[in-house]
Amino acid sequence: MAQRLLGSLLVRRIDDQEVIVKIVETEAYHELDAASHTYHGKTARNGVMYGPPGYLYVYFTYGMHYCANIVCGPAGKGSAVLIRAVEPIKGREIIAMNRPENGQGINLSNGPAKLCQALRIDMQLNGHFLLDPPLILELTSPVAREQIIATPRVGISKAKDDLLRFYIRDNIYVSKLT
DNA sequence: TTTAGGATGAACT
DNA sequence: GTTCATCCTAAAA
Repeated sequence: MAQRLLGSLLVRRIDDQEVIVKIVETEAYHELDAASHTYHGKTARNGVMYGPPGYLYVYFTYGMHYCANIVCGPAGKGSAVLIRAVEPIKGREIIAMNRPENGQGINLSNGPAKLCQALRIDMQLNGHFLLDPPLILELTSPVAREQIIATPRVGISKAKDDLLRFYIRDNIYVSKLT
């Protein structure tokens, strides 16, 4: 699913305006994965990951950042896909307003916490169902396999070698080229 | 161009 | 007390 979600769209309603972004980078986290929040079992924080797919899992980290995941596995499984970078498609001005100090170019949304700030995603949207407004996931046709690059994940200290990060080749909004 | 450190709070040992 | 699915700035190379 992490690969399948590449190229798909997130449609966000902010102040009665429509903002659309394309997912260009993802990471997969599963239950038997030492780097996953669910590795040590279910807690209050990661509960959404154990629910049915199609819901948003948001967590707060480093004392100041939010990151957003899409729950993908079946209910009870504790797996999700982290959205690491998106490309603005529509409503770039709204996104720039949400990132006042750093509102230029690729810096608008080329990182997991940056895109949350850009789309105003915080704990209020934790557990949100992604077929409902104000945040909707629109699956597009899959990106061709040759256009998908697989690499180790970013910023983790466990399960370092697993190739569970995926991004769209040549897209400038990818957080870190490798 | 690359690296180092600070911000800041929740979860975990 | 330590770690953490990060970001930003400033300093060093």
